[in-house]
Amino acid sequence: MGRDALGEFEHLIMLAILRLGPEAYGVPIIDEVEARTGRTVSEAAAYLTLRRLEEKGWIKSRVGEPTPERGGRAKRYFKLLPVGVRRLRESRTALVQMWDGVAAELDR
Amino acid sequence: MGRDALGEFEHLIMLAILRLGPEAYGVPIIDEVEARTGRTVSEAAAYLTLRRLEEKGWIKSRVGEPTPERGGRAKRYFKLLPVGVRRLRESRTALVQMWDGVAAELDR
DNA sequence: TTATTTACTCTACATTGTTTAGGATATATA
DNA sequence: TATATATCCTAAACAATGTAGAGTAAATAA
Repeated sequence: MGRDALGEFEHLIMLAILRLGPEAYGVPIIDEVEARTGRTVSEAAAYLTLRRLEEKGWIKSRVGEPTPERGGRAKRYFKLLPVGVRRLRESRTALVQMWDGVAAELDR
Repeated sequence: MGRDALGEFEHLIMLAILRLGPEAYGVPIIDEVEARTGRTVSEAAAYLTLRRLEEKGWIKSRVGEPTPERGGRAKRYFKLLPVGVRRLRESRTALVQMWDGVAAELDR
């Protein structure tokens, strides 16, 4: 694949990070994608994708403090980097251009 | 990958078929994706994806008559099957749901 | 019969997506 | 302080999708 391909799942994960803002860590990211798309998201798939996105330099993570709850390993928070935002926008633009004019037909 | 995953490139190819209607064969499909998305599409990538989509039962092809032009091997025409249209719509819905409310933010 | 044009195929490999299982780090409670 | 339990993350193997380079097939032109 090209050096800057963005798969559908990567796309969804990045959008979840964008939506969640400062509360973007593993579990809510998974919940957000599941809630909005209706598809099941396995933990491993999500965390693996998050690591790959970081290796590509599109997102960045930091480890937070453990919270005083019943259980609780420290959370890893994610945020989009400018390059990631740009890539996401490009991908969206491509799809919007292709959908232009046929979206209505698709819904019949 | 899941039994019914739809990659980004597959998504674009299916939309090109939808857009082109009865004139949907290899070369115009490639041209359409290139013209609307700005990305370069290699012939091999397109034809391979078309064959895979047909194996999955989302599109169907038939070989046409050779046209009286300078060169001219017969064209292979493609069209979406109902299952393919459904899958395309599902994929679009998932993305629209995730974009809802953040598309504007993405454009700043 | 050879060259040229249009259309499509083969093979190999890189990247992305999924699954199954398990590990790490914290608090609760006896 | 040992054991249970909750939350969050990792490892490894494999399947599906995406890309590139070279090549084949079938037609017309000269």
